[in-house]
Order: sequence, then C-alpha cells, then structure tokens
Amino acid sequence: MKVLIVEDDPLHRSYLHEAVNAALPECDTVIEAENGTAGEKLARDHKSAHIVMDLQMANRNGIEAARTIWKERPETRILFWSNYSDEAYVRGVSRIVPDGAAYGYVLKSASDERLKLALRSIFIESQCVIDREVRGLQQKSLGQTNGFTDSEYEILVDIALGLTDRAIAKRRGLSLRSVQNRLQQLYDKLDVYQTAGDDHEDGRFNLRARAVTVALLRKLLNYSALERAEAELQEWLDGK
Amino acid sequence: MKVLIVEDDPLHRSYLHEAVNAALPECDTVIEAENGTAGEKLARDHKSAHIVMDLQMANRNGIEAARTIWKERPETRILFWSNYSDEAYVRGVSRIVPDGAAYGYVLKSASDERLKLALRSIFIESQCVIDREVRGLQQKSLGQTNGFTDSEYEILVDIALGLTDRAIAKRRGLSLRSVQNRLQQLYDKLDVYQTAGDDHEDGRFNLRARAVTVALLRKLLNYSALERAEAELQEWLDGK
DNA sequence: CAATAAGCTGCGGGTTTACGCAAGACGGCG
DNA sequence: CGCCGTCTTGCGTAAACCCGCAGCTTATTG
Repeated sequence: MKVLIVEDDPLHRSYLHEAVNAALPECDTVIEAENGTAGEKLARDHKSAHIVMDLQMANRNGIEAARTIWKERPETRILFWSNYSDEAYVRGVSRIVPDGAAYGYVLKSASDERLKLALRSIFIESQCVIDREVRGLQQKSLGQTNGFTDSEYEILVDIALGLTDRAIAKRRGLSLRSVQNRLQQLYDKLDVYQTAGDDHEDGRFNLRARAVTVALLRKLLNYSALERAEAELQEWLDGK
Repeated sequence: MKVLIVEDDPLHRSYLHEAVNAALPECDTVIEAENGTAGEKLARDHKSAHIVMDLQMANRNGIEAARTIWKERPETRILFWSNYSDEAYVRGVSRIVPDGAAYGYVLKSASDERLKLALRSIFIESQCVIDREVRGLQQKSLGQTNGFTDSEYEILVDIALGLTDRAIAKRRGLSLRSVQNRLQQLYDKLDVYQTAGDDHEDGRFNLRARAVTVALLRKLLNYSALERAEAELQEWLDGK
C-alpha cells in the first residue's frame, strides 16, 4: 500500500509521515507533496488510492486538489486533515465528494490515537470518518434547521464577490426581484438588522456589506471559499 | 533568562522550545502558553521580557495579546512567528509596537538557522529583525508608493465592517462627502472598476462589496483584522 | 509671500438597493 | 380537486450610494 501526504507545513508533514507508519504497517511507501499542485501531479503519476490532505495550503488549496483528483479517480480515499472546522470548509468538502467515496475529516487538534483510527478506518475499511465537531456543522448545514439553504449560500457568495443585483440575476437566471428576495432572506438569517448603537437615525448598517462580514466572522465564508468563488466567477465571465 | 512561548499548535510549540534551547544557552527557563489569553496571563505573572508569539491563534490572536502585554511593559521583546506575511498582519503589528521596542517578525517557513539568528538578535542584542519578505510589504505599505494611506485603510475597514457612509462619517468625524471621497480613492487604488465581463450594461460590480473582497484576496485584510476591527466597533458603539 | 498641492465640504443628479404589496406558478396533501 | 405554503415576478418608493463640479481650508515649497 502506498500513501500520499499533501501538506504545507514541514513539521506537520513529518508528523503525518510517522503517524502513517505507525498506524499502517501494511503501508510500504509514503510520498509527500508540499502543495496542492504537486499533490495532484503525484497522485496522477502514482495512481494514488490513499491520500492525506491538508486544506489551506498557499499554492493550491486542498479542496481544489481533491476535486481534480476525485474527478480523475473517484474511488480515491482521502483523509482531510485540517486546522479548522469552518463551515465554509465543511461545505466545500461535502460539495465535491463523489457518491459512495470513502473520505474523512479530522482536525489537527485530534489526538494521535484518533488520527490513527481514522487512517485505518478510511484506508483499510473504506469507512467515512468525520470528526465529531465537524459532523455537527455538517448536519446543521445540510439539514436546513438554523442552517442555510444552498440558494441562500449561493447569494451570499455572489454578494461577497461584489456582484450587483442585476449581475447576480443574470448569472443565476433569475429576475432582479427574486435576487432581492433572496437577499432579504439572507439578511434575516444573518441577523444583520442590529440597530448598531442606538436605535435611531444613524444606527443602521449597510446590509450588503454587513452580511458578508458577519458570514466571515461566523466562518460561513473564509478566504479559501472566496478564492474558489472568485475563480469560478472569472470562468463564468470568460465563458461570456 | 526566561522565555515565554505563545503558540497554538503543539508541534510548533515544541519545535520552538527546542529552537530556543539551542539558540540561547543563557536561557534557563522556557514556559509555554497555547493561546493569547493564557499568554497574557503568564507574561504578567512572570514579568516576561522575552516572548515568542504566534499570530493567528483561535482564542485570542497574537496581535491582541502583544498589545496588552506591551501596554503593561513596553520594553518587552517580542518575536512574532507567523505562517503568513499578509499585509493585514504586518500593518497590525507595526500599529502596536511601542517606540524603540525591539521586536521581530519571522515566517514559519524560515530556516532553523534564521530563526536562531533572530532569537539571538532580538533577545540578546535588542535589535529588530524583520523577515525580508515582510520587510518588503512594510516599506510598500508605509511609504505610500502603491500602498495605502492610513486613512484609506481606515475606510476600507469601515466598509468591511458594513457601516454606512453616514455612520463612518460620524465615527471618524468627517462629513458625508469626505467619506465618499475617500471611498472613491479606495476604489481607485483597488482597481475595482474592471468591467466584469462585457463593458456594457450588466457588467458592473457593486463597488463597495467588491472593494472588500479584492482587499481580502490581496491580503490587505484578513480574518484576524476583521475580528479586531469588529471588536473596536462594538467598543465604540457601547461608548455611545 | 505667492503659488501649487492636498484634503474637506455642500450641491445636485443619476443609479442601485431595500422592501412592501400583490398577482401568478408550482408542488404536495387531505 | 381545492387549499396552502413556498417561490417567483412586476410595480413603485424611499433611502443609500457614486460621483462631477466648485468653493475653502490647510500644508508645502520656491
């Protein structure tokens, strides 16, 4: 068995290396990549079936890399190993995992033991292992209770990118008014109407901008999500 | 000599611990904190004069911690050790360093050698050591060439927080029109006027929202800067 | 000191947002 | 089938935003 490690940080990389060796005696080769681009290449060259992947890398983040890898070989098993459990990441990952694929999401703060267990479960038993904390988010986000609909999330991203209502309407194939309706839902859920100081005249926020900030502060959005969204936007713009 | 290490990640923490031991034989005690809050407390209790501090920690980030520490004892020497050289961090740090204080900014990607040198220079020789890459940013940012004025940066933050023009005017003691002037400068510098697809009717951005996103993508802003700004905003709101 | 530069401010108007109101459209469900 | 909730769309309005124009106040400089 061969395992590919894709991880930015040299310290974490060597820690992972050791953890893999310890947890998987049946693994004879470990290869390492230090960013997403290199990771994709190695995965392709080695036809890797077992990957441990960091999210949040400078060059090309884990979600992007995983997406292209899974596109080429959907049965690849990937364990995401991340510092954070931002809803943006969780949503980003579950957006790209192919049907029936085995994958995992473990936080870097997890114990050695838990990491080892996850490695065995995913790579040997083909089971999905999702960190408890992450799992919570996932449910909240997918079950719409208290969470955001996909359409709401979509608009959130669109205004975060700085599109006008009209542009959003065009992009999503809606009328102007519908876009504005969704915006209102969004403002509602994000609770952006706080009086901002005193209730009276000067206390209001710019809802549009405020919504984005609140979403960022709540980790509904993060840098990597913006980055991806921006790339998609450019693609769409080029496509016409 | 005593050294305090404030760092989230256990791996990095122990790496730092070793590095300190290796670089500073004259150091007899090393204490560790795993977040900003604990760091502040330890610094106070031990009257620490030598600190290595991570930026970007979950509980309370390095800039906040450093600020209160320096407020209590401005002659403290602090070495910031960070993953990133975002302009937002650089600006945040140089905003809080007291006159004449010795401090350093070294990236985690730096070699062991460089880290050791920095430790000795700052803690023993009381010199400032700024990573080359960071230094570049600093100059660009402070020398206004191609960089942003403080007042422009201020407005950027204000719209990022979601304030209305009027609210900004009140907060900064300006007229509405002046605020809008600054906004225009900002839009100009951020180059937000890109036609977004086709030049004609539907292709425009919402400048306000777009400016924030562009700033984020360019690392002029980042999560931690937003977090701090939001805290300050709340303070101001409470203060009236 | 005059002159040029840079920033603040009011005025005015064109555009975009936020949103109430109300009329369809679609999909269950008893 | 008729009722109901959710989603979409158009119309209309008040507010906010973007910005050109022009008069004023401070610095900076030769």
